Amino acid sequence: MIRNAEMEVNVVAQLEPVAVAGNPAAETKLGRKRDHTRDPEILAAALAVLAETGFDGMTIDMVATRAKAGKATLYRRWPSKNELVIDAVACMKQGDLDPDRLPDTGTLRGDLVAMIKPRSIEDAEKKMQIMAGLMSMLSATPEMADAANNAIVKPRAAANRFLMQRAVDRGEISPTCDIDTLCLVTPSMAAYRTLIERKPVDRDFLITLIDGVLLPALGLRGDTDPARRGKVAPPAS
Amino acid sequence: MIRNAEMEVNVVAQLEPVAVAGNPAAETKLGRKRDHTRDPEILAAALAVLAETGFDGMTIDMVATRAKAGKATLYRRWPSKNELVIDAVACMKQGDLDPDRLPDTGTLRGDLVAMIKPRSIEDAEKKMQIMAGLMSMLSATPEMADAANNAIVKPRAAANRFLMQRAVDRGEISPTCDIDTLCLVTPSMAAYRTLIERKPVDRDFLITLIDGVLLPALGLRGDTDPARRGKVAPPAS
DNA sequence: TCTATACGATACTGTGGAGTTCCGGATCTT
DNA sequence: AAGATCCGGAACTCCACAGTATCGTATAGA
Repeated sequence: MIRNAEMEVNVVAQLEPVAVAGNPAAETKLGRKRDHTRDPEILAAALAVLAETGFDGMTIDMVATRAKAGKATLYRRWPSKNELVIDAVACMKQGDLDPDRLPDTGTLRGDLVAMIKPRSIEDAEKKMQIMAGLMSMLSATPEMADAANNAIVKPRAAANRFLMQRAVDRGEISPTCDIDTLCLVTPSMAAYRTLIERKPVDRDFLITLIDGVLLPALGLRGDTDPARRGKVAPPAS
Repeated sequence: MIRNAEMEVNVVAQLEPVAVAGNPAAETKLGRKRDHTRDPEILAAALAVLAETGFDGMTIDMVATRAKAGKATLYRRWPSKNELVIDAVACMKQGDLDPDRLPDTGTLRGDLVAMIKPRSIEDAEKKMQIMAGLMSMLSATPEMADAANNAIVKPRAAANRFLMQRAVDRGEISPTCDIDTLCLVTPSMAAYRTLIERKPVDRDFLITLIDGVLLPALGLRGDTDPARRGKVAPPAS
C-alpha cells in the first residue's frame, strides 16, 4: 500500500562489516550483494500486518509470507522483531503533507476544509490502526514512541500549524492564539474517535471539529449554516 | 490501589450451578464456600498489572502473585484471562465523577479549574495506562472496547458535559455550542499527551486547554488572553 | 466429627512464536 | 569457471505462558 517506491530506508542495524584498518577481508565483499530494493516491500508488509493484528499478534512469519520473503532474509537485515517494527514505523513518512502542497485558499477555514480528502482520511485511518497496535509497547520502548510520534502525528500537526501560522501572518487570526496546542486538537480527537469510540472519522466529523472547536477557539465564527457546510473555497492562484 | 472496598463486582461467569428444577444436588452446596470478598482484590491486582505491562505482557501468575492468591483460584472464578480482564475493566468505575459531587463555583471556568486535583490527575493517568495496554485488542474484542470506553472515558466526558450544560442553563454560554464534541476535547488531548507525547498531564497543561481551547470555543474569553478578539454570538433567548 | 469444597502452592502439559540453522538454487566478483 | 554470498523455504531449538492437575491445608455445613 506504500506507493512511494523510493521511500527512504533507515535500517537501524546496517549489519555491514566495519572497515577495520589492516583487515583486508572487510574492504571488498565477495559474492551476491544484498538486494536492498526489497527493504521497502518488507517494511510495507510489516506495516500492513501491524495494522491488522497489532504488535503482539504479528509474527515474523506473517511478515515474511506477505513480503514473499524468507524469515532468514528478515533476520539478515534486522536483528529483532522490535527493530524491524521501529524501522517500519520510522520509514512510513508520506509526502502528502509537504508545506508546498498544502492548500492555499485565502481563508483558514477554506484551507482546513480543503485538507479533508477521501485519500487523506483513508491514510489517517490506517495510521491509526498502526498506532493502536503499537500502543501497548510505547511505554516500554521509548524509541518506538518517538518513531510513532514523528511518523504519524507530528506531520499532521505540523501541517495544521503551518496553515494557522499563515492565517496569523495575514492577520486573519490573533497572534496570541495558542497555535501549538490547537494544531493538536484534530489529530488527538480523531485518534480518540477511531481507537476508543470506534466511530468513523468522516467528513462530517472533521467539519464539526473545524466549525465547532478550532475556528471559535481561534476567534473566528464557525460556519453554522448547514447548507454551506462542506463547500470548498475556490482554489487560490 | 483501589480504595473502594465495596466495589461492585459483576463477574461475567458466575459459575454457580444452575438451580435446575428436579435436581436436588444443585440446591444445596456443601463444603467450604467461595470467599467472594477476595474478588475485588484480584481484580485490582489485574488492573495494576495491566497498567504496568499491558494485556499481552500480563500473565495470570503475575496477577495471582500480586493478589496473594493461587492461579487455580483465579481459574475457578473466571474461565479465561480474557474474561478476567474484561471484568476487571468493567468493575473499575469510580465515584469521583458523580454529578452530585462535581464542583459548583458559579462560573464554567471555575468549575473546570476546580476539577483539576492531584488525585484526579493521578487517577486519570493510571486509567490511561490501562487503556494503552488494552488498545491492541480493542479491535478484536468489542466487549473489551465497550468496557474500556464505559469505565474510563465516558464518565469524564459526562462530567464535562454536565458542567457545560449547567453553564448553558444559566445563560453563561450559548445553547448552540457543540457540547457533545467539546466535552471530549480534554480527555482526547490528555490521552494523546500521555500515550504518544509522553509528557505529563499537569495543571499547566489542563489550564492551557481550558483557556486556550475550551472557553474560546464556547464563546467565553480565556483568562490568559488579554485581547478581545472576534465575538461569538450572544446566547439566543 | 465427618464430608465436601475452597484455598495457596507447585508441578505439569500443550501450544505458539522468536530466533537459528541448513538446504538447493541464484547472482555477484574475480 | 570458481568461490563467496545472497535468496526463499523449511525444519529446528528454546522458552514463555495459558490452562490443568494434584498436593496438603483450611473452613463451611450436616
